Amino acid sequence: MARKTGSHAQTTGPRVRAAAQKLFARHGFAAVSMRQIAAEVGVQAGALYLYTPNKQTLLFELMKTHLEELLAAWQAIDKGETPPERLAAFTRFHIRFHLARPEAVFIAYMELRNLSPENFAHIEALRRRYEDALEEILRAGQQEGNFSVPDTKLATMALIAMLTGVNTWFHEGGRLSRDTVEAIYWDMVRKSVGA
Amino acid sequence: MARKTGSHAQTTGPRVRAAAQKLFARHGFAAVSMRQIAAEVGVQAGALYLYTPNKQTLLFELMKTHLEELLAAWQAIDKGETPPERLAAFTRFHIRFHLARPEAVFIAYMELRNLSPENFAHIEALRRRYEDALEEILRAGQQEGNFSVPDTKLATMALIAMLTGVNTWFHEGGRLSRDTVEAIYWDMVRKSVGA
DNA sequence: CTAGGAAATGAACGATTGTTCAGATAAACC
DNA sequence: GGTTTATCTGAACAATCGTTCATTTCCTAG
Repeated sequence: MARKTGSHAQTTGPRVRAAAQKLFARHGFAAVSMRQIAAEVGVQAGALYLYTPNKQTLLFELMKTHLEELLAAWQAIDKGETPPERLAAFTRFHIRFHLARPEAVFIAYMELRNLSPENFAHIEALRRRYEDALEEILRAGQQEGNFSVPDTKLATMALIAMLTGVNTWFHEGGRLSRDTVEAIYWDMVRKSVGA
Repeated sequence: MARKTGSHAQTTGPRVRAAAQKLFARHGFAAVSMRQIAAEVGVQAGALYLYTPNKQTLLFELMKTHLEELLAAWQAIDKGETPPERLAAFTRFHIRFHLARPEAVFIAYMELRNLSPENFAHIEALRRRYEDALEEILRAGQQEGNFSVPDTKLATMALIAMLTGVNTWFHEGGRLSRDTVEAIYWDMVRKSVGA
């Protein structure tokens, strides 16, 4: 059974995932040992294997959870009607969601090559579903005459790269507020697709 | 002295760097051992230390060379006169240069956290000089009324992220030619800054 | 042909890796 | 109170890590 816990304590399972996420994001999957994760949790290395069958699965579960939460959050959002409204919603949602989870985002982009082939295929399929959500907006806007986008797939990749890039430089409390950043990015996105 | 070589052979030094670049890009710095690099070169691990003092320096030299070549290539280019011309030149240059060196680009973006603090500072300074080249163009265009860019630093980061993203999806011989890709990206860049 | 010297080997080093497991610990249930 | 059961320790495992160095190999210069 789980150890009796006070109101602030977590059970060990979530604490293992949190420690792994922190350390993988900071130093990289291959550079972090199971003993370092265990030390972060406050436990011996052997205890980790009560919560994950191996190190690889620990990485995979972090990525899978992140992308499933991303897709679920996007599906839950109020998206608006017209393609320009939907593109604005996507832009602001993407920035907000990614800025709130810098560690998970970092891992999901940087550690793909450390996944086994089957795990990689699973993660790539999830990411593809998210890209398709944006591409569908661009295609609709192109057909309805809102946008001028010669190649929707290229534009999808270009916009996602631009938006995800916020994570590399933005820091809360800096020169620009998050709302300002969202507004300026939306302005660039809007203009770049000719809306 | 260097071993006698046929016309196709390289001396071992460049072969070590090439092998390290290939393997670091494919599997990540921390996941590649000196013995794997040596095997790729066709040599025993101890021989690598005739060409690099340690593994960390091998990574640093790869990144440093890449960024110095990037800066030198940009300075050598014909840049045009007006800010829009210079921005077009930057866009096409960036895409072309980065698509030609996918491994070096990948390493320069993914392995920053594996650099020692001093090496990290050196690499970041080089990268900063490149970003400044773009920001200077945006600032000039803003002042001369060519562009509409509320924050040049934000726009710099957004555009570089967008352009570097080409490397994640573009493959020679695919649906779109490199020239077509350059043209579409330039169109998006131009519109996004209001030119 | 010999001497010199660079290039490479191959073994060795201490440390660390992911993972396993018998045994200790302690909370929960009857 | 005694038993069960989930949790964790701590030692052990074979393998691999970055790096060093005495020795060997082999090209080149004289």
